[in-house]
Amino acid sequence: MEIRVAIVDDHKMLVESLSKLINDSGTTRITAAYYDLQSCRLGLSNALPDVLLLDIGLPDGDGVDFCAEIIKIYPTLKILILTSYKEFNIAKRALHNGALGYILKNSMSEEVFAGIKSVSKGEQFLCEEIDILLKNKKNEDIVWLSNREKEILLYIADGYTTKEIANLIFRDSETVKSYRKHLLIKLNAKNTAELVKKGYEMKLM
Amino acid sequence: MEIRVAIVDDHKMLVESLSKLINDSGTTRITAAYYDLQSCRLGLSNALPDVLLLDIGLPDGDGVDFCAEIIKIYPTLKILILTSYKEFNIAKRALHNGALGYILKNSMSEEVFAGIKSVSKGEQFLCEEIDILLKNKKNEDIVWLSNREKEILLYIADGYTTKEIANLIFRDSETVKSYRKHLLIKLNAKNTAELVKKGYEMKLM
DNA sequence: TTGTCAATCACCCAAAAGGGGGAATATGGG
DNA sequence: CCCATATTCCCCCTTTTGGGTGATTGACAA
Repeated sequence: MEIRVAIVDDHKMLVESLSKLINDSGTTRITAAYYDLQSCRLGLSNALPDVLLLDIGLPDGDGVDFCAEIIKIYPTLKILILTSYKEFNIAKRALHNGALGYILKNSMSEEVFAGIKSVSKGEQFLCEEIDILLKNKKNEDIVWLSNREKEILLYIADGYTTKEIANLIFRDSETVKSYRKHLLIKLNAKNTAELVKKGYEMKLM
Repeated sequence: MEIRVAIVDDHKMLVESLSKLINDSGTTRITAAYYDLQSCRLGLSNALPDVLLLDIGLPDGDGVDFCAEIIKIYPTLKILILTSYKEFNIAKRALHNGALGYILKNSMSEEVFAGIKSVSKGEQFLCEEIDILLKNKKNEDIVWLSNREKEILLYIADGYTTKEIANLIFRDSETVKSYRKHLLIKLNAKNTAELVKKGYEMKLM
């Protein structure tokens, strides 16, 4: 039986050309294409595919968070991440949030076919690079930030000082100071500069 | 006469599918596909296409710098940037460095066909979003960093302090301090945190 | 109930960054 | 040769950050 696949990616160019490639295969069919998360939410409520090909850096949200959101509503949906993010913390969080597969965009298209087939049967599928990455860092913990921590990290990256952030969130400077310390420890950063870098890399803001 | 196009992009998936799409068009033909800059350098010296479809974030270098490098060797080559970077400073630098067109990956594939046709005739081609961006910020200056400035910015983002950087580059702390001040002014950042953020956004490191 | 953890606030002191000046040398293009 | 710019170094002083070591509340889960 034909596998029904929906794709969410803001790179219309890739969606177009990859859809064509997949549809020509016979065993698999692209039943829907979305360029953002909101239209995907609406689309899924109308027709649920077997597999969701999901990008991470979408214009209106984060694919990693979207995994957790959507798997709660559709627990049988198989999510296959298709992205160019190759950071441990991103891949690990995506899988933890309910994704069943993870493929990098620098893979060949055969990988996508193999991935779709695997996850549709309920089997995990990782492209080689990610598989190696996860094995090498299997003892590394996932970094999770609370909403408050994310909020403060964003303000820091925007150049606000401790005092300014305290005013913005109506809290004491000591509170913000405390958050900064925790952020440095959590992201294993030596100082604010590295904190911002790692925040970017881990896509935590 | 058929337009010969080479493509450089580390997203093999896109290269594969887009090549197929372009080759099916008839008027245009993909004569070569590269996944990194080094193989592109070698390939171009063997056979020069009319148009080079060039990504910016390549594994072994920066497409923006590559423009300047390659246009010196092949002044007649028409470079058409195909990327997802939508920052003013990146697009502006690419065009300044010799690119003749700039298309975002969230454009439809028709845009690529139109772009290839335009630049092959020597006409500039910008996708709508970039065209609007450049018009809105036409009075904004391009930010250029010297090699030393880039080097120091990288060290800053890696969490090194002024003193540590001074030791690493065998210079006085005062020298590094001076560079930090200049970097803050050039990137219009309030402090180090914002400096790192803007460095990332502008892809200056 | 107990324990964990997010979130809040506190004090002390050292280190680093930021902001204002200024200046010398070299280098490369017009 | 001149000018702009990159690169280097100097002094002053204020603000911000970083490191240590706490405490209290409330929520949620085992």
